[in-house]
Amino acid sequence: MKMAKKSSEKKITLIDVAIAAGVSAITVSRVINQPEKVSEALREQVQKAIDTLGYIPNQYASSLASAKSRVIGVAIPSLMNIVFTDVLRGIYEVLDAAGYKVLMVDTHYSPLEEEKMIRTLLSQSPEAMIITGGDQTRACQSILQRAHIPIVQMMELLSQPLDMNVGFSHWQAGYDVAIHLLEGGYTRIGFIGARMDPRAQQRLAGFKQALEDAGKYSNDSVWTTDKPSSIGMGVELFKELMASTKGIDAIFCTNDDLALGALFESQRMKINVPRDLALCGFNDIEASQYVNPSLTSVYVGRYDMGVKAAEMVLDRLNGNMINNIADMGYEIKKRQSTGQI
Amino acid sequence: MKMAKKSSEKKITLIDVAIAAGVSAITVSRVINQPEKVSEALREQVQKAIDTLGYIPNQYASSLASAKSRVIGVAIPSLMNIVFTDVLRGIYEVLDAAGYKVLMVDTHYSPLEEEKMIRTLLSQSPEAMIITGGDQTRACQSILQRAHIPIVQMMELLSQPLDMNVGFSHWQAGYDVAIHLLEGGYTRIGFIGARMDPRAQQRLAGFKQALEDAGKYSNDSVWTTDKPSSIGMGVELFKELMASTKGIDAIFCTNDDLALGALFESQRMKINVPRDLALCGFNDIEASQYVNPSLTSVYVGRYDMGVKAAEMVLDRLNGNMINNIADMGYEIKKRQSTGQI
DNA sequence: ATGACAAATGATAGCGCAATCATTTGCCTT
DNA sequence: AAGGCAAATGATTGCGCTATCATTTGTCAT
Repeated sequence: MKMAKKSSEKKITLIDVAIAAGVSAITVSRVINQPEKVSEALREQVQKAIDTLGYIPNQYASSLASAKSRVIGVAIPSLMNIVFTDVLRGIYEVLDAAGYKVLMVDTHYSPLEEEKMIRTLLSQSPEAMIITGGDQTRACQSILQRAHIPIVQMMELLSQPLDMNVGFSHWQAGYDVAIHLLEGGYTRIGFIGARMDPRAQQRLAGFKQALEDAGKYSNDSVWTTDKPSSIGMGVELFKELMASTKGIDAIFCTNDDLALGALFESQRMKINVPRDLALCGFNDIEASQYVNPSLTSVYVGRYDMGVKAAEMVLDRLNGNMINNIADMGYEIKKRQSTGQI
Repeated sequence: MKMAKKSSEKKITLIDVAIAAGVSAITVSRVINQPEKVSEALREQVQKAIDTLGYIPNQYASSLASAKSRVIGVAIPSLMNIVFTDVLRGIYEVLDAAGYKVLMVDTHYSPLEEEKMIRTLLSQSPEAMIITGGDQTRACQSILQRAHIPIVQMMELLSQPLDMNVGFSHWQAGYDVAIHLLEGGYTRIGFIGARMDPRAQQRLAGFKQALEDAGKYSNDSVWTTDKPSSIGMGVELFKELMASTKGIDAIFCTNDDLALGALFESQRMKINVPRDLALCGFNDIEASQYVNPSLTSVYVGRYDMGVKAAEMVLDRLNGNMINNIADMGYEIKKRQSTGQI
């Protein structure tokens, strides 16, 4: 690392500033971190040196010396899914405002990849972690607990959270959707799902239970794939389901992308929604409210969930007493696609 | 920081591992960073100690000592806009695969906030930076250049990039859209735009130029707002434009959200698209292709742009010679909403 | 078996900063 | 004016790791 660099290339350190300002290094440090502890005259003098030299503190040295990183690690399954980017936004806004940096990783829906990524995150000495769901590997849960930092598991309610938990019951939401459709008089109710992550599977399980309770469940009306969800995939799954199973009069789609695909394709196939077919999505993305016919969906406070997760983290870091569990709930937005209004 | 912690709480360091494995600290370091330099026997012995102790390296100490951070800073204007999350995904995938961490900040479309955030990023000693557009403050450009790291400005083509640049000409895209509409025989062509960032303004400028060249520009057919773009905002702007200006027979929307809002609202108003009104969006999100009628839009390789930006960074870091400028182009996807097919 | 060289391992120092404790300065009281 | 105390400033040390150079061990040709 010993290179004779041009002076313009040499990194400016605290010491350089201290010399330029004619003070000790620690005083410069104080101007940056605890300005109230430095007299105004000196503070200005030092600040001027900082500005003229273009000094930027080295966060690594600072974190190493202070054992504080101001970093929060966030692990989400995918950046492709608006659900998680909305949650991420909520997390980011709160933590950014509180002066924390967010280090985000994408686990690609894989617990093994998640473990690897969480190791990477932990090597950044985060002061807390926000992760998705509860299907971490044993090893991953173990290293998380040994980190002795606040941990929030979000997106779903867990029976045994590692620490804190914010989410809602996907099972119950699936159950309630089935009830809504049954109450609408629909009897041959299908299901299409893509990227069946643990939460989508719980929605399916709740949905199935409700139909079984009503004696209306049929195995051949459930079409799922592990491939990513998209509008195009909704078109595909919809066509497959309709071609293979006759008499379907309602479909619960694991999310709004699929539902929009199904809706657009049914329009092309001249199937009238909701007269001939009811459609219900999940997540309530903005388009669902505006599309014609408007699409029944399950509203989930994604942004709010991110905010809540971040707030729980901050409360814990600030030593406030809080509930470790937050049920964010959900709401079925009943719209035209299931015969409302 | 001197606390008598339970042994389970004490942080495991390299030294602990070295003692447990009966080797020197530097050997443990090598097992982690340059395993090929350690004999297989020792390597296994050390690895076992690492695993049983659950050792996680302290990245701050490592970065401080080695002056390497493996961090790339990314600054985007908003996490709410799918355009940027798609780009971010492209960046993330490439850099993650190459073993880099991505530190992302959201500048909220504000150069002042951007400057603050970029300072934060730089304090993490990133090995390179990927930022959006070219409207940084002077101070921000100055500290970026003094950082002496590779910098990519993305999303648009700049006349004077700080370093590397990947994007496309928004002006030309706007111009081409206007030409497409003119060629379709539309004569009273309106424009609605939300969140008029520098790129949207360039699209408007190009659009305006084409209409002026054709003698068809009219000031009162342009409706914009600084508020964020959304489908709902598309509905609003569309209603305002249609109510205030009679005879509009085509509308260019700065993005697909607005265009979808306009489309959905025109359906509700029984305005036939494209017979009575042509609509053209921008960005070509997935819904545009599937909605009925399908929506003409301008395809932009968002993910690819992120990939390209990341690749340029990696090439530079690896010392490869590359072009500093990459024009990603765009493509007008002509669909039903402008009378195609 | 010996020397020459490469491979493997270790000892030392320092990265840039903040915690800690020591010292100085300023200000007020009497 | 002297003493006392708080505020302001400084000197020292170490955070956990890796660069660098030194030393040891292993390998091969002769």
